[in-house]
This record gives sequence, C-alpha cells and structure tokens, in this order.
Amino acid sequence: MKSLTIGQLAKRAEVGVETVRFYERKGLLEEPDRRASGYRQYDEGVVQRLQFIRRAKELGFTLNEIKDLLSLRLDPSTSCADVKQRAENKITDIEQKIRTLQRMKRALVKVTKSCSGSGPTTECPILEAIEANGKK
Amino acid sequence: MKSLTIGQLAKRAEVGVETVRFYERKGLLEEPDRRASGYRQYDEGVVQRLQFIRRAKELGFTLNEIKDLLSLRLDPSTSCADVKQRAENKITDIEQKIRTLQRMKRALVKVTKSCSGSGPTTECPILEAIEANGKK
DNA sequence: CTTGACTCGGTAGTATGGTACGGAGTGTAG
DNA sequence: CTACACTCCGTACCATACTACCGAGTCAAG
Repeated sequence: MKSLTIGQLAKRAEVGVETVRFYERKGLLEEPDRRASGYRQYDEGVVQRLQFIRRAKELGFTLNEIKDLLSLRLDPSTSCADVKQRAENKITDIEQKIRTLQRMKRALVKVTKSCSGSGPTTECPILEAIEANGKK
Repeated sequence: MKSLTIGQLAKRAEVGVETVRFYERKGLLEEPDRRASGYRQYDEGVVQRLQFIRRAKELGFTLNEIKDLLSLRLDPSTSCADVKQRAENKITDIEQKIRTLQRMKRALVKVTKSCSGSGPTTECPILEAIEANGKK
C-alpha cells in the first residue's frame, strides 16, 4: 500500500481534508496524481511534507514563507546559507514582536497599578490614563 | 466653530476618513448628527474618543475589546474593578503571547546554530531539523 | 446491489483591521 | 458660475489561515 486518499493523508498528518486542498491551492503541496475517477492519490512522502509545514508554522513561519522554504529545499542553486538567513530574519521578527508586547505589558501594568479597583468607571484611573496618555 | 466634517475629524485624530466610517459601522463611534445634505458633523469630543481608541490599540486591545471599554465607561452599573479585570486579562494574554514567541525563538536559535551556513540545501541541518523535529 | 462514507470542485464565510473604488451629490474659493 | 475638493453609500478587496457548504460522483463493505 503506497497510495493514500486525501482523507487518509489528512488523518496521518493530523490536519483536515480541507486544509490539504487549501495547501494545494496555495502551492505548498504540488498537485498529486489522480485516479481515473479524479480522486487525488498521495504517497507517504507527502505526510512528511505536511509535518514539515506544521513544524515550520510552530516556528513562526507563515505559509508563504514555508512555501519558499519548501522550494529552496529543491533548488540546487540555493545554499544552506539562504535558509539560515531566513531563519535569522525570522528570529529578528520574533524579537521585534516580543519587544512590542513587552512594551504593551509594561504600559498596562503601569495603568493597572494606578487603580484601586473600587469606585465607578467615571473615575477609573485606567480609562483616564488611556485618554490622557501618549502625549509624546 | 464646534462642528467638524469627517475629513477634519480624521485629520485631527490622524486616522483615515474610511477608518472613521469603519469604526462607526463597528459600533466604536456612535452615529453622528447630519447636515441637511447628509454630511456627518462631529464635535471635538470625538477626537478624544478616536485617540482613546488609538491608545487602547497600542495597549493591545482589539477593536471589540475597545468597544466594550467604551461602553463600560458610560455604564454606571459597572465599576472600575471591571475595567481593571479587563486590563489584567489583557496582561495575561500578552504574557502568553510572549511565552509562545520565546519558545519559537529558542527553537529557531537552536536549529540555526546547527548550521554552518555552507553547503547545499539538500544537506541543510535547519531543514532537516524541521523535518525531524517535534517527535513528542 | 444498496447503502453510507468518501471525494470532487467551486464558492462563501470566519475573524482582524482596515483600504480602495465608483458614481453621484455637495460645499466653497476665486 | 465654474472648478475642484470633499462627502455620500455600498461593495469589494488586502493579508492570514482556514472551515463550511453544496450537489454530484465514487468507492467499498455487506
């Protein structure tokens, strides 16, 4: 047994059938062979490819970036350095996002500490801080 | 001069005209009075409201959450504690996001360090790590 | 041979936060 | 009075990653 239906593939890779077809439309999976009936038939390797996609997503890559990674993998004119560069860029992206979130958190903690938690919203120091804040 | 057109409002609040109408549709701005011609007319207070929205966005609140904050502000039956609770929940959300990003970053740094940056993609340790990784 | 599960393709909807477009009417400066 | 900028409304579109739905065809077990 070497050939999987889309449902079997989806189950093995722990994704939805619709997701497989979606990835195909997006170019992350190449168009598979078809039976006479038009049913897609996949070989086992596609399970690995779907797992690659899932792990790359866990690392923070978008589907478009993953598409690039997948084509880099096949293109003999690109080197490992290209892949490394993409990974480093992604680290930079992530660091930027972390910094933004930390800034938000600090600001929120600051406004929250000003609030005793009692009294009406008309005198809420948090809301007042949001209104008055940011005069840079 | 107490009444602003949508364009004047947008300029003062440093947002686009379309954004003002979008916020109105979303319920973040109440429907303003109209001239006989149908033109919206705003008073100065709406500039503050738009700035409130902008600052709350900077703190990480979504438009729906901001809509809630804005209505809390007017509802005398809610207390400052409700607002504080929302701010604390948002801090928790943000901390969670930061942790997720830090996990991604650690994993990326790890795979990146395994790569010397030379050689073809067919032997790239980063790609191999993504393929093989995550066998939990 | 029937029945039920699976698959087909295309389209539409979800959430998020807007931006763009187009034809018609309006407001105002020169 | 004529330009030209501004505004109206509705709808469609951008990116992101899916999910749902449809009628029709197919596959496999019993």
